[in-house]
Amino acid sequence: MGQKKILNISVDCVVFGFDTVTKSLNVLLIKRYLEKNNKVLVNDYVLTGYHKYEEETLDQTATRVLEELTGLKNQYKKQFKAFGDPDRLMNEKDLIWIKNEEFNLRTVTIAYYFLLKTDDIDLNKIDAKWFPVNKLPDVGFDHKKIILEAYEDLKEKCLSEPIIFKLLPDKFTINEVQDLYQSILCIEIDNRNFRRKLINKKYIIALDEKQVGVSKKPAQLYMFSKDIYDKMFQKNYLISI
Amino acid sequence: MGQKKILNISVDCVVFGFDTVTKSLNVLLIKRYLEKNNKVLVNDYVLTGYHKYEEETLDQTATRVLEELTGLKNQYKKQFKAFGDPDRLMNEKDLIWIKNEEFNLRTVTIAYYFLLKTDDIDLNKIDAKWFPVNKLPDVGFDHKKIILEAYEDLKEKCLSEPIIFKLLPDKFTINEVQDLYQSILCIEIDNRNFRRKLINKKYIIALDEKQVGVSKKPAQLYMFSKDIYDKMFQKNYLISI
DNA sequence: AAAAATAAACGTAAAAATGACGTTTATAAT
DNA sequence: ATTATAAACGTCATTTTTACGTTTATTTTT
Repeated sequence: MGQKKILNISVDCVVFGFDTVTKSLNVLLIKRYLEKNNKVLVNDYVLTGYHKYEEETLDQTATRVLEELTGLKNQYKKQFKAFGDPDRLMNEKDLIWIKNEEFNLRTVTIAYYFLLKTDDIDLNKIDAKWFPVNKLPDVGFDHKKIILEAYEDLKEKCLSEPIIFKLLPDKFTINEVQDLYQSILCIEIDNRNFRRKLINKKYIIALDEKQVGVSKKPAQLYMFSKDIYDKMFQKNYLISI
Repeated sequence: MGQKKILNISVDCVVFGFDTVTKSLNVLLIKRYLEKNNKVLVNDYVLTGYHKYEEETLDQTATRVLEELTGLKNQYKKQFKAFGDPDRLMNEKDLIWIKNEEFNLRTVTIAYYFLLKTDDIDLNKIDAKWFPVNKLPDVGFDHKKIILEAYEDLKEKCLSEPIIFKLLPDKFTINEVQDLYQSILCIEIDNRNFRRKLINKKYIIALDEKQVGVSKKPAQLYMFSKDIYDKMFQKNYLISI
């Protein structure tokens, strides 16, 4: 491409997806492997990320990084924090890895998280794997910290904004929404109360469709209307300290 | 100091203070002035900020920047966003300014906001001035954007966390808290309902003191107990989408 | 074709929180 | 002693939340 990299600034991306079968909030991680003289030096997982180019905005870098990994564009993303501790890449393992790479003076990284529909990614085509956010494997660099901070931000944000629907298929059941909230927040929610609350929202729209291929009573499908939500100008300013 | 600056990373600080007299949420800005041949080239205000040193964490840079301006340490701060558009310093005025300075390749800035008590700052000692966040002067660089994004983040955050007390004196009246919420959120709140709600919180503690030197019925003074608040483990997970 | 199993969906009543008001009280200034 | 004024208290209707028990629709099994 011939674009000039800014060597000590990178963007790292925490990609979240929800598995409706296992009811697990997952993170997409990339295998990192290095051996020399039959000795395994590095064998773990890391986030996807790359240097910022000089002509790019940070958002563009994040978009590019996601697209290079998954092929996906126009996904929901949020820049949530910058990480710049001088020792953030100073673990023994990471130093070995960095030595082996060309340029890796990524002193400061701007971290984003993405919310997308698991089904949109074909794992066979890419060198990455989903892991439950509550059961992460060995993670390199300071990326475990980054993942956990992304997760905290997501927990906060899903309480006040309807970003949860970015993680669900366009047509979903009430119970799927409940499962997702329960997974993210690690809480139990009463189904009858949750159901009533959600169905009463004008932007939760019942479709003329039910689940198919399910081995019990098929559930009603719903969709989220961003248009209606936006029109309602949902800033309720409830002070809940 | 002889510390190595990271040239294209800086930290900028939005310093918020609340004026209980004018009931205004204010931002601390620094005068920027440059003239050549009797012609005023730059005459506006900017945030306080500086390059990151290589051995510092981002938090340390922010703390240092605030201390250098105000002498204050241990103030509440939040890193809220990084700004890295390639053209963020490309206004004509800013280019003139940058040309006149030594190193100013601050491509990416990590922005923090601070919440502090206005009275802790002696304006006579420093070259800065308070401005109402809703009535900003001419602001240089992309700092107006940064201020407004800090303000949005503050609006959000004060709804779910008791950070508002960082802006008030240790001993405050109920009405001062109300005034502050009203200023930040630009809303009117019913005093009787607000008062009831706040007084019922166990971490809002009535003191054996009243206002002094006030020309009407002096109000009861209260304090916020962070200890009690933390013990209550106030995560109520109210889904309010 | 009937019965069983199961997840979806509905309902109700008490408790808590909120919203919208009117009234009283304590203090400083007159 | 009186007045002016901001602080502080109180009440009732409405809305929201919490905590449960019951019914219904569909698939699978018999």
